[in-house]
Amino acid sequence: MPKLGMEPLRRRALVAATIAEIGAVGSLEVTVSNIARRAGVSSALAHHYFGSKDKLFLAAMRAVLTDFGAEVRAALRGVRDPRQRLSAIVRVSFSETSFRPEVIAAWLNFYVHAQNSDETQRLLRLYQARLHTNLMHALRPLAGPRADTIARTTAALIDGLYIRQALRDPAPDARRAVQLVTDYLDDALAASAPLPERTPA
Amino acid sequence: MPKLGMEPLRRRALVAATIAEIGAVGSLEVTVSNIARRAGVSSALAHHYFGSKDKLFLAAMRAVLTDFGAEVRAALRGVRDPRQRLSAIVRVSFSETSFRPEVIAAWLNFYVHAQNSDETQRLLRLYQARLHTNLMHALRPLAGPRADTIARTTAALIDGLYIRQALRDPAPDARRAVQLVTDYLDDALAASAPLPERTPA
Amino acid sequence: MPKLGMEPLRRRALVAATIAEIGAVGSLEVTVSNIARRAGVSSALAHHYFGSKDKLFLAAMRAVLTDFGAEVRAALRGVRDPRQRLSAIVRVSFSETSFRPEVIAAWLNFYVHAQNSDETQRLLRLYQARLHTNLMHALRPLAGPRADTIARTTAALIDGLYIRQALRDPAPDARRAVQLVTDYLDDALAASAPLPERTPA
Amino acid sequence: MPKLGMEPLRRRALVAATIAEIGAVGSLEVTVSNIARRAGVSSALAHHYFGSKDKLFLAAMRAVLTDFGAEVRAALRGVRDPRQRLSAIVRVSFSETSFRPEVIAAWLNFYVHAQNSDETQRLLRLYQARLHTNLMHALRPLAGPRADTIARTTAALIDGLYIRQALRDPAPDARRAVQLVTDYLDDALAASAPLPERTPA
DNA sequence: AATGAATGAGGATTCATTCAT
DNA sequence: GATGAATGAATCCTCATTCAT
Repeated sequence: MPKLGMEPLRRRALVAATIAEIGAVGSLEVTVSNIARRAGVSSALAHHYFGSKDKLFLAAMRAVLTDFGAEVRAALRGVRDPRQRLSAIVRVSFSETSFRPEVIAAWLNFYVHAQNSDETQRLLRLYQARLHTNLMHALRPLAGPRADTIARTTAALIDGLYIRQALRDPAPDARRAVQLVTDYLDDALAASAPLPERTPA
Repeated sequence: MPKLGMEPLRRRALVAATIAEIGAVGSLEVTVSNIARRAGVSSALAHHYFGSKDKLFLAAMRAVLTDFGAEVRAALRGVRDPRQRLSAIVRVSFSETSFRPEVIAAWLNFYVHAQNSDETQRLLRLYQARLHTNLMHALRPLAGPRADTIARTTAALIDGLYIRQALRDPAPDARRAVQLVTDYLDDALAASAPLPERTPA
Repeated sequence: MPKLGMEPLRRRALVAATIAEIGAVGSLEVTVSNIARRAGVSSALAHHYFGSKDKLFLAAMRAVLTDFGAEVRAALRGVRDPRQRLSAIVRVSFSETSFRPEVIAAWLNFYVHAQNSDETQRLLRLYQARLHTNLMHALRPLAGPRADTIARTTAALIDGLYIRQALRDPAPDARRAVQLVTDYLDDALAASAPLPERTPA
Repeated sequence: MPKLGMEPLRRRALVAATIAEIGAVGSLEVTVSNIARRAGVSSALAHHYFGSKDKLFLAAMRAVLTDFGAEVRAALRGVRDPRQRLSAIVRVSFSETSFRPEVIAAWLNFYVHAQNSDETQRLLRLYQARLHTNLMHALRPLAGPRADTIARTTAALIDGLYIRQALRDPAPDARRAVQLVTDYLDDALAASAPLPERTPA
C-alpha cells in the first residue's frame, strides 16, 4: 500500500535500522538485506533511497553526529558559567541517547570505517573539532594556557571510556564515566587555578 | 620444496602478515588470500596451520598482547620507584613497537572483533586487567584510596589516545601522547597527595 | 497536470528516446528508467503505454523502418529511369536521417535483437524484402537475369557498410559509402549490359 | 578430483562455452553461470581464471580472431597467384569454422560490444586492418589504383553477408556467399583490367 | 610441507514491473 | 493521465574453506 511522502519516513527508518543493526551485529559486516528487513522494507528500497551501502553508512553516521550536536547545543543553551558548561558537555557525552550499547558500537565502527572512507574521516574530524571548540570555550577562562592540554585530554578520555564500554561486560555505566571525567577535570583545574574550587561529586 | 621445521616460521610469518594486512586495509575485512600472499604462502597453508580465519585473527591478537606484555615486563624490571614504574608503563604504551599505525589499526579492530568473539573479548579483558594491576601496584602508594579511579582514568585515556590516532591525520605522535598522560598523572597525584611534586615536562 | 490527447505525443517521445538511448549506450542494455527520463516521463508511464520493454523496442524498430520506408517512397516518387531509381535507393540508404551514429547503433542492435524476437525478425525480413523488391524493380531492365544477384549483393553491401560504421572510428562517411555502392553498381551493370552475358551462378 | 595443469584446459573450455552460449542465446546477455555450466565448472571458477565477465568476453573474441587469422594464414600458405589468393581469403571468410550460426552470432555481438569496450574495438579494427592488408596485397597487381576501393567493398560485402545470416532464416549458405563475393570480384576486376580473365565459379 | 583446483554460500546491486493514489 | 513507492528476481562477484596431489 504505497503512499505519498514516504521518502523521509523510509530514510529515517533505514538510518535507524542501520545503527541498530551495526549495534546488534557489532561490526560493519552487516548486510543491506538485514538492515532493510529491520526497517520493514526490501533491500532494493534501501538502494533506491541511498544508492549504496556506503552511502547508507554515511547517512547513519551523519545522523548520530547530528543528534549529538543538537543535544550538546540544547544542553549548553542558556548556560553561561564555564564550569557548568563543561559539566554539560560531559553529561551529554554520556547521555542516554548516545551512551547506549548500540550507539557505542556504531561509534566504534565508524572509527574503523574512517580508515577507508574520506567522508567518514571528515565527519569524525568535524565532531572532534566541535568538541574541542566547545571545551576550549569553557576551559579558557578556567585554565588559561593549560586549556588546550586539558581539552585534548578530556576528549581522549571520553573516547577512551567509549571504547572500553565496547567490551560490554557490564552495561555501560554512564554515571561512573561522568564521574571519572569530572574528577579528572577537578584535578586538572585545581592544578591550573590559584584557588581551586572543588565541585562536589 | 618443503623443509622441515618450517611450521613456527610460517606461523610467525602469517601472524605478522595478518597484523600488517589489517593495518594496511584498516579493517577486519581482509582476505585470507591477501594475508597469505603477504606471507608468501598459499591461503590453503594458512588454513592448514590455523584452521580458520578467526583462529588466525586470534593468534594475531595474542601476538600483539604478548609482545606488549613482554615489553611492559622488560620496562618494569628493576624499577622500584612507584612514580617511575608509572612512567614506564605509560612509555611502553606508546612505544615504537605498539604505537605504529598498523598496530593501532589492528588494536582498534580487535575491539570491534571482541563484539563477536568471546575469545577476543577475553583477551582484551586480560590486557585491561593486567594494565590495571600494574597501574594499581604503582598508584596505591602514591594515591591511596584514589588509586583505583586514577588507574581507570589512565587506562581509558591511553585507549582514547589510541583511537584518536586511528584517524591518521598526523602521524601518531607518541611524545605528545606520553606528555598528556604524564600531565594527567601529575595533576591527579598532586590532588591526591599532601605534597605534590611536579615532574618536569 | 495530465492533459488530454497526450498519448500520441508521449508515445512518440518514448520511441525517440528509445532510439536515442540505444544509440547513446550502444547496446540494448538500456533501462526503461533511462529511456523514460530521456523522454521526460516516469518509467511507469512507459509501461502504461507500451506494456513492456520489449514492446517498446519493437515500437522503436517499427518507427525506424517506417521512417526509412517513407523516405524511400518519397525519393522514388516520380522517378522513372531505372538507373536513377537505383541511385535514389542507395542515396536514401545513407541519408542523413538513417546514417547517423545513433540510428546505426540502433540498427545493429535490432539485428541482435532479432535473434530472440520473432517480431523483430519479421520486421527485418520485411525491410529486406522491400529493399529487394525495390532493387529488383530497377535492376531487371538493366541487368536481366543477373538482377537478383546484383540486388542481393547491393543489399549485403549496404548492411556491411552500416556495420562497419558501428566501430565509430571516423564519423560515418555517407558520401564515401554511396560512392562505393555506386561504383559497385557501375561495374556490375557494365558487366551485365550490352555484350557480356554472364553465366548463371 | 582436482588435478594439476588444469588451467589451460579450463580456460579453453570456458572460452568455447562463451562462444557457444552467446551463439545459443543470440546476445551478450548471457550469464557467467550458464557459461560455466556449459563448461562443466562453477561460475566461481570462471571468475577465478578470467577475473570478470568482460575479460571472458574479450578472451572469447580473441580466440575467434586468432582462429580466423590462423586459418587465413594456412590458406594463403604457398599460394602465389593473386587471384587465387583472393579466392582463398574469400573462401576462408565463409569457411566451416567461421561461418557457423554460433560464430556468426558471436561476431555480430562483438560488433555491438565494441561500442562500449575499447579493447573489443581495438580487436575488431585489428581484424579489419589485417583483412584489408591481405586483400590489398592480392588486389594491387590486379586492379592497380582501384585496389583500395575494391578491397573496401569486398570487406564490407563480407561483413554484410555475415550480418544477413544473423537472421537465420535459412541455415547459413556459405556457397552462395562465396559466389556473391566472387562474382563481385570478377566484375570489379573486369572493369579494372584491360584483359579480364574470368575465373570459373 | 605445500599448493592448485574447485566450489557453495552469500552479498551488493540493478531493473522490469506492479500498484495505489 | 501520470507517478512515487515498492519489490522479486536475477546476476556479478568474492571468499572462506576443502581436497587431491
